[in-house]
Amino acid sequence: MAIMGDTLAAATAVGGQYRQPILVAAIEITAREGWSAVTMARLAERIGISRQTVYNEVGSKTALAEAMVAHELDRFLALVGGAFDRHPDDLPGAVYDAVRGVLDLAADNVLLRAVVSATHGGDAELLPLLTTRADTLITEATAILAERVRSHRPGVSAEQIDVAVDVLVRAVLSHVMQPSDTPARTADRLAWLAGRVLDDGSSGVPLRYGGR
Amino acid sequence: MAIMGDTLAAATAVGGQYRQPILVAAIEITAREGWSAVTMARLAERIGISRQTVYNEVGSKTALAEAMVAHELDRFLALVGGAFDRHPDDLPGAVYDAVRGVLDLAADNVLLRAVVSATHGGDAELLPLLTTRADTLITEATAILAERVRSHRPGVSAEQIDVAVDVLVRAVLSHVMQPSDTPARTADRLAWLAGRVLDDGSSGVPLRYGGR
DNA sequence: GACTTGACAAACTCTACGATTCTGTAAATC
DNA sequence: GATTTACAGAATCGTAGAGTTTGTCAAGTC
Repeated sequence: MAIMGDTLAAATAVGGQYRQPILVAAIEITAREGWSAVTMARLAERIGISRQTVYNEVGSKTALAEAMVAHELDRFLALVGGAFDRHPDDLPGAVYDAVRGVLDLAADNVLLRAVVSATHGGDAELLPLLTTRADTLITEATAILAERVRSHRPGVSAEQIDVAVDVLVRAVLSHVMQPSDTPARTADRLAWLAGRVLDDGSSGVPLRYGGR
Repeated sequence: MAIMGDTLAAATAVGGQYRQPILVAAIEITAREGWSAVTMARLAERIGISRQTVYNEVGSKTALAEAMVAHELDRFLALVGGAFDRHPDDLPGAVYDAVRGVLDLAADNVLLRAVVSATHGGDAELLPLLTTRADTLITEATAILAERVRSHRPGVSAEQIDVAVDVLVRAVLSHVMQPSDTPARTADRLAWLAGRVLDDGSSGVPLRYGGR
């Protein structure tokens, strides 16, 4: 799986010149006034195009919702990928950056939280549409994370990595919904845990927990 | 209903003779037809008492909801306590039993899942009332678990235990909402992880993951 | 003394219905 | 290509009236 929005952007950036502005406007309105406040007419008016053009670009309102969710999910996953790119030789560092990034992003991102909320069983009242995509959030995130971790820890068994990654992903999602500390401290703790669980014996990682 | 609710009846049995039947009936109706199907008149009729007696026992419908949630939460926490009682010298074993128990219980327990769902941000459409209690689910569960783990691992730092327990609790809650495997296998993996993270160096716990 | 009965106001839910808005599609126009 | 206009069907909104339910009385019964 390629990094950043490349492959994923292919899913969102394809389309006419108005697709991106429409998505951005739709996300903005949803975040501030809720999904129900998003109407095709309003999007058209705000961007300065005709309603018909909106339909030509996004197809239907359901498709628009899907695209919005995909767009947010891309940011989410791109962030994780970026963190691992920045720390090719430092797994705890990568985990710290990834967790911190996701938590910070989620803090002021209504839509992302709605997606996570939906993943975690909630109704969210605002997007019963994202079920298709949201069902696979844990699966997708786990998959790309496991892939990245595997390259950091070639000596650790796949099963072991799967366990650690599954727990890491679910813990982060849970902290998005119910934070119990600052993003920085949560990231610190999870990074420590990842280092400890996925220690391959070669590094000099101290097993004591220590604040960053 | 595998395990009867009398385990910690002490916490809930306070009150008149009708309190328990009322709670049981309310839980039963909620599980099958939803919270809106629970009316004071219906509870009275089903038990064979007057509506006024129901009010005398539980006070109000909101109080009834609170009592129901408390009742389910007690089962939940008692299960964890029991698992640790059964394995005083085996932390992974205790974690396995606790996780397995919670996951099995949650599988056929609508109300418990509603509580967890609420904790994890969702609305659940059926109990917007449990916010008071549900907010503290993670906190409470983490607290009693940490306490238990501390007695198993006197040599491990409190901070270290807090991190492991927080992650464990959140992972379990997440698996209640979105299982990715059987309760047995999930419990197995989390027990392994707990053993690994909380290894105090004294045990001969193998660091390889192995099926149970 | 504990429980029941009947009565009651206030709040809430259910239903129905017309007005309004929105979606989605099509054709004509620039 | 994009826009405008037009339109049918669906969804939403606001309203108003009927019916339930809640929560609290006080009087009655075992």
